[in-house]
Amino acid sequence: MAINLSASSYLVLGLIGLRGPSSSYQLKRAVERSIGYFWPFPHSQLYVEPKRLAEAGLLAESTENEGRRRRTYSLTPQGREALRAWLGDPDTEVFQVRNEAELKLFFSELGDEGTVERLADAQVRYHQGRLEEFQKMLERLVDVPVLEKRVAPLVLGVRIEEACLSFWRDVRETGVRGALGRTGFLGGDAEFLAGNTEFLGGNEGRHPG
Amino acid sequence: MAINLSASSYLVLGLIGLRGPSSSYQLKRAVERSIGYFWPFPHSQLYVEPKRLAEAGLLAESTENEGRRRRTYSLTPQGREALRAWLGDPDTEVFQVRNEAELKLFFSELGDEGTVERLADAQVRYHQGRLEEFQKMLERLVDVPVLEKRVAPLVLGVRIEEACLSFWRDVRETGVRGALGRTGFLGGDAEFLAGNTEFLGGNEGRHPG
DNA sequence: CAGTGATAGTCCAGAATGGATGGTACAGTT
DNA sequence: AACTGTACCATCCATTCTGGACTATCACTG
Repeated sequence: MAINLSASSYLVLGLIGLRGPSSSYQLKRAVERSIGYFWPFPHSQLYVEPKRLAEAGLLAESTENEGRRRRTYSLTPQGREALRAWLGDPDTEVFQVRNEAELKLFFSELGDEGTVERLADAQVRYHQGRLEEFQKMLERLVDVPVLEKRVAPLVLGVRIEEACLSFWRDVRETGVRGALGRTGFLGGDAEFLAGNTEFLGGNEGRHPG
Repeated sequence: MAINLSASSYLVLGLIGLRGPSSSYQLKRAVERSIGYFWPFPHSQLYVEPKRLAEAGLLAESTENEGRRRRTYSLTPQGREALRAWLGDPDTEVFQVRNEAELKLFFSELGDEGTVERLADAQVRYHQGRLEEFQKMLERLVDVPVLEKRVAPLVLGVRIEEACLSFWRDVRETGVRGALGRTGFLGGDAEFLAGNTEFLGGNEGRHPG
């Protein structure tokens, strides 16, 4: 009965809470146009997860008995309670940034000449595009007071995109070292490594064997 | 033979490229202390993935024939080439931010009184902690020129953490509306919604059925 | 030599991922 | 009325990923 509730679970519960009774397809659409910009949930998940939640008693399922026979899910009292409990807990899972560009930059010394430059260039364009997109959405939504909370991810999104954009601009113009400088690190005394080489893929302090 | 290479694959190839021949355990350690702060790769993956890559000919495997019988992996020419090709391509997968706090904020109107306040408070503390941690690491590493590239994720990390921290501070002090204002959106003409309600969990334009 | 903690690796159930596939409903033609 | 394009709606599947539980080795200490 007591199943594990993941982020997908709460996404489904929460969206149904906001939207009222919804089909998986509607959830899929809602996700595509909101949280999916930052945290992509594949649509197949939005078909599987409500089923799980219904089995666990957190959602009620009703099927049209004509036409398309759509499945609609709505919150049960237990579902609403689970949602409430989750929202009441201010602790959160670790904040994750999955950024392939970061990986490429990290490993860039293993690539050809110009790897960093081309990467930075592409990233500037990429984040510029996202930033504009988010800003346009925000402009359209900013004046509807009732939507205040729901616009929040976009606001954070804009700020994060601004941070990325400025980072990659710095990298493009002055390399990682330049970006470092503009982050407020200009180099103090050249204290050497202090046993933290592992961060960089170097050798451990202790010898293996 | 031609297997799909995921982010995990390139992580493994890249780390072995930087470190030289490595065991899964060493990779695990390296990840924990670097990229794992932003993008957690569970250690079991770092045992499975090298095996796959070895089968595909991108890594060579050698096992100690005494004592612990550690498995060490090293890049084959094909592995190095795959890495080079990946680094040479400036395109990247979508930039993802998986942030449970954002979900909670999005759904906060379904929670009890004070949900946003408690959440913002906890988030400020959380991001403050991370920021300090990253800054300390940077301070220790900033003066080792050879590590320039490898320190890059930390630099981006600091900037993103700064963005999050300022966002959550604004939310704590003045609510989402305040954060909005400080993001440069102060409200123009109250153009109403323009059919974009779906972003917010509202109804679609077209009617179901 | 028992105890402790770092090192090293395996295994597994369950969840997530990302397509591929295959329908239905309807609007606008022609 | 047939045709066509496009949303709409849903299921399935092969891989991967995830998070732990579990086992065992080794180095050091008292």
